Amino acid sequence: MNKIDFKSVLNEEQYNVVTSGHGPLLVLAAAGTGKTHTLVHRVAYLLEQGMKPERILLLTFTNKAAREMLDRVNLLVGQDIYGMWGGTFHHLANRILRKHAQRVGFNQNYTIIDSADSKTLMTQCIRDLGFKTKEFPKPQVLLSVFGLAVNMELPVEEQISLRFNDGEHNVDDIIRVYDEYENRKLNMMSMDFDDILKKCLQLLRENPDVAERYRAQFDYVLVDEYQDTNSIQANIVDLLVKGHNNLMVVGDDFQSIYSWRGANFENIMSFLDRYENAEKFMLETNYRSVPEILDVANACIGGNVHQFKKVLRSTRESYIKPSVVTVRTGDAQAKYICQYIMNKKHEGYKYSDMSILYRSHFHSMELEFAFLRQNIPFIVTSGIRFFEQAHIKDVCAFLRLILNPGDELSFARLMMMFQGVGPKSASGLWRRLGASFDVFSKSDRENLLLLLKPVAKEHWKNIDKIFDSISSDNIEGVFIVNEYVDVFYDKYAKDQFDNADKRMEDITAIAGYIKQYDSLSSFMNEVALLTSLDEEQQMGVAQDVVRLGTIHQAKGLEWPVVIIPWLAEGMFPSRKSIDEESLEKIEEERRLFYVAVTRAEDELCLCVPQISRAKTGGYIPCNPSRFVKEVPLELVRSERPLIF
DNA sequence: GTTTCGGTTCTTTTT
DNA sequence: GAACCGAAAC
Repeated sequence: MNKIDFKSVLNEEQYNVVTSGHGPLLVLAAAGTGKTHTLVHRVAYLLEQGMKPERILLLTFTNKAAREMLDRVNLLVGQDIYGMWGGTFHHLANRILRKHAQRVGFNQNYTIIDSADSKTLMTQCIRDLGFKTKEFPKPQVLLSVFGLAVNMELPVEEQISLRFNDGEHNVDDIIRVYDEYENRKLNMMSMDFDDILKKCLQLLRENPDVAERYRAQFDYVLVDEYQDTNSIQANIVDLLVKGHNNLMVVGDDFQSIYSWRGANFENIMSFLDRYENAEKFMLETNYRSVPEILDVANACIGGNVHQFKKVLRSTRESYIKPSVVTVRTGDAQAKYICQYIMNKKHEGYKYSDMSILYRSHFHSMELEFAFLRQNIPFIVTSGIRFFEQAHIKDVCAFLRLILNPGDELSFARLMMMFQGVGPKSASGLWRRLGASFDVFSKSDRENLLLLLKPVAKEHWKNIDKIFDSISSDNIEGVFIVNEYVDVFYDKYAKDQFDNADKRMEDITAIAGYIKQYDSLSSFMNEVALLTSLDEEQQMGVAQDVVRLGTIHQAKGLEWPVVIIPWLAEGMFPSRKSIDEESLEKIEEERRLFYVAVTRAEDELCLCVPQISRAKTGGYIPCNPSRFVKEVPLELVRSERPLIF
């Protein structure tokens, strides 16, 4: 194990955090102040003090953050830290639930349904209860209302009444849909993302022996991005550290941008009240951005009332002020950004030094076209995640059904790939098979063959043969995927997609991924919680491309040059947040703007279009974003390029 | 009665 | 680009 000279690699603020004693710690780490650096060294310090890796729990918000931190700890201590628990809340909850699912009315092999599945299921619930989709709230809307209630631990029925008691909707009908949705998940032995957290908390609350077991397992718990935890997550943490209270939470209330998902800002604001002898530390020395950028950040966040006062201090030399560029349209903006990027490239920046951060995915549209025309290499981190793409889901549905005979969604997905089978036939088949299809049951397989129409039957016959050569006690994932592709999916993909080759490569990658797990079920148990395959694997290591993505996705990242487009009222802040007229919504948008600004190291470019495309095709004028107007004029360079 | 296809509309943010 | 709707095709 390497001996680390903590004094020399940490500043005083950081050193105090890293070497502090046991008990609850609140670390308020402003943007760019070396939060990850500090966390990683704290873990290293604990290990150096003799703590066992498997007795440390590190909770993060994204898989990426977890991986990064574990890698860095590993590198730092030069010792095997295998056994350390590091991952997202959902991962922790899933890992605990897999062991004790019976205690909350599930069995070990429950399936996790992702947001796309949830939506499909919700649509089915609405239809099957006989409601016309047009007059009913959209599945997405219902899911977000239900999910919000669950994550905030509020009674769902009450929230439904509050939200939909507007004369336009029938509250009782919506409650019926909610009950139906819950029932179906239970029947299918499935949990959605919210259930994972909810059931885990329920498990720990109702089973003191289980809670005690995990309490005894961890000597120390660290939580990253604490400002984004919701009520359930905070409660899980509270239960896990009860007794020793060896807990370090790190966060920045300025960067709380997930309240729409139930994140409770108050968790961090009231931490000192909930944990009586907690110590508070502040990290305010910023190593990332030039002072001119921090001036804008400090000025913008000043507009928010509810906050721990923090001021970012730069360690860097003065450079240039951020620019505010007014352009006419979205297309003009795209052209300007192209030129801007090419200029920076000439100045010596790499493409990968630059990033475009926007409020919503659709803000990237004109930019993508312009970049293609100008041959600027770019990558869009789109809204659809790797595991939510159609071809991936097709293959996973097949694997899921093998492991969980009650998985109606997967069964339906599989059947509907056959010519002539739509939603009605799929659910009819399911019903006639007795709401279960076990691929290891000879009678189930024979029944299905009898029920299928000729065309579908021919397809299924080929797939059915796969099950002749496998047994339920030794399921070879890779073999099954390959067979499935050979006898059916390869051809299907070619008929279905114009980029079938690329998609089939993804499927090969999945097969490779499955190999890394010790069984197919251990892979499938986690697959819904994975955002992507290894990012490096996916797009090659460190390609020199401009990155486009949402601000939410950019959290924790940094680039020398950052461009923020669509700074117009209705775009950023979003139309929804304006229409709701709630101070909290707007404050969250402002924090989002703050997050975007603080991603920039050297240069920041704010783009303000004057007109946007209307729904009908014409143009409508739009006002400059209030966030730009709030920045004092003397802190920025205002440009109005004539040709745009 | 179902499925499929083509045209139209509208995009918040994620585990 | 995906979700929804209406109409054609099976």
